Amino acid sequence: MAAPEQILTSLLKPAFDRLVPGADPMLRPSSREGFDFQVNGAMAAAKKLGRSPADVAADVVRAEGLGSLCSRVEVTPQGFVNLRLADDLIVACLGDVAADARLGVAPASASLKVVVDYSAPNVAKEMHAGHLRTTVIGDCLCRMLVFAGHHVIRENHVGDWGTQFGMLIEHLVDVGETSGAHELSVGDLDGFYRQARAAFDASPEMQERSRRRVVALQSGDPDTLRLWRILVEESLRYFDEVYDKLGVELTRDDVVGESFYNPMLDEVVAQLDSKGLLVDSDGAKCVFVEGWTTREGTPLPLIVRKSDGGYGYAATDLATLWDRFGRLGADIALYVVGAPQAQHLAMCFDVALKAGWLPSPERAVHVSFGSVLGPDRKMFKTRAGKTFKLVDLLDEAVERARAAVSSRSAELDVDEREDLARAIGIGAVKYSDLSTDRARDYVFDLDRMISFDGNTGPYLQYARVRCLSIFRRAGLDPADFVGVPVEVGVGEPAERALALALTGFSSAFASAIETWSPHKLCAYLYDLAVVFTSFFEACPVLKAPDETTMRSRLTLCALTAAVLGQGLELLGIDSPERM
RNA sequence: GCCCCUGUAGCUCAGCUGGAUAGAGCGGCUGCCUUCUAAGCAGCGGGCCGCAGGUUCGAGUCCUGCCGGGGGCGCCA
Repeated sequence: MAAPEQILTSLLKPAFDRLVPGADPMLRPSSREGFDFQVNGAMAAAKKLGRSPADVAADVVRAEGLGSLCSRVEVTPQGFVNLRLADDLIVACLGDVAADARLGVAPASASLKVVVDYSAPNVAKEMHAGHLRTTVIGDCLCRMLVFAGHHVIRENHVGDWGTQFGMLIEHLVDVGETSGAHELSVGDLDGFYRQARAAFDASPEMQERSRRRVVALQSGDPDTLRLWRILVEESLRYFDEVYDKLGVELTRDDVVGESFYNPMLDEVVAQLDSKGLLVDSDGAKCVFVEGWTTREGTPLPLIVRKSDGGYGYAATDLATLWDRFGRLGADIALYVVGAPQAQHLAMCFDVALKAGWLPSPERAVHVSFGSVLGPDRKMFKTRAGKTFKLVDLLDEAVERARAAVSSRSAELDVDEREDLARAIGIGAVKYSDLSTDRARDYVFDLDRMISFDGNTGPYLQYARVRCLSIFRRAGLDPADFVGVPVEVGVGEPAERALALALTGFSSAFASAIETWSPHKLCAYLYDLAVVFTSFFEACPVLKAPDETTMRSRLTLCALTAAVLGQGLELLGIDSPERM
């Protein structure tokens, strides 16, 4: 059996079709007292038929079987239809959720190959708050896609190639390989980069060496490649530490850096040329795509090969499309990249479409996100104008969580408190990022996210912990209450509300993945947690009036814990057992 | 100048692709721990949905024009 709203829609659809073929019943959740859903389609249908909305609504309501699914059906004079689900229906739907290891989420009808490009830090450059968004959102999307049954290929498009490596390698030579490598391995990437930049800017001799070094790198000089690998290796080792701290699933195997595409660029450009897309303009090889203009109103080129013969990032990004849809055979490619790159990516997608690499426009998706702002709503920078190191922000979050844990959970032993502080601190940071619409700019405010009140990660973690503590108290295992068919009592309003909320997991998941919007999953989980805590206050479980009620409520708790646990897992947030 | 994103309570945000009296959290005020974790719950107050037109039975949501914020616009990635 499906979720209640699907059952209702499939029942109402034929009734609407009989009146106006193809009409949408427009079933929506209702916020009206005593009702669960409302049907809004009668007004539009009435307009088409030239009849009164209330009349049409009354017609629709006669649909076969509606009476047995709903305990209350109300038609208003304006033509709204209000529905209250029959308790039996909720119980039956919840029974299906309980009996399903996937908690009602059906696997996707077709398993797709999805390439997800996210995180993409730069070698020898610090990760900052902006990397947090792409990394956390990308990780969450991957988890959701895997859960939906798709084949996910994670690609960490690390910036490991380009002209700046001449400068970086020469700086490595200057400071000595050992100490330079050490500096990078302990995570002082910014320090290394700034020194290199300063030395480069100050010395024409260094600039000349760097230029020669770039040529050596590109021509595959063995010693230069060896030095380059040191930079890359030490940086990747550092990124692994950050990913580990952050609890994201990226590994070394997922690194597909810019250097990986370097050998393909000649071929990519040759193909564009053979398709007649390439135009020479001021010595640069360009593709002009309709609809894009410059400041002056002249056609805007996508420069794939610069006038000095070097490749720009457009070439590399085109190569990713060529590779992902060609060699990898991707069905969909996601680019989890900041909003400022929207135009650049749109142009690359257009070119890939024209070149025939991208089969259709909707297969390449820019999962864009807003900038990270400080609490003052300005770009998130220190007073001195420097970006914050991501690790420092994470450490600060864990530190604050640690302080809260030691004052509130003093009874736990030291190791568990440390794990808890990490779960809460990191979870708080990730949740605050995931829970707002990714399109908007995002205010990074540690005070708010660590306050643990309202729509926060710790609130969800705490709600689940409260479920589990009931089982611990009773010496029971919540696992014994899920995956088995049950019949739950929904006589109390709080029981009924919780049961209904639990049946909504699958549709929340579906809408989140459909729009690549983790915040929709967050909103559902928060609502579920709120409904649960109300239930928790109103309905004693272990001291329930009778054995049947107790078992029923234990099932509701077990399912809540399971859904919250699964939801947090999808978000990439740890679920502690105790707090 | 053109293009993209954005504007909802004092603050941070939802608003399910056009539905009824726009919802949460924080902060403020009032209650609730001898009963499964009070990192909680119940309640009160708080709004010209940036502004002005338009589309229609109906607009926070769609269209146009302004205003304010952010970003992008030929060889940086």
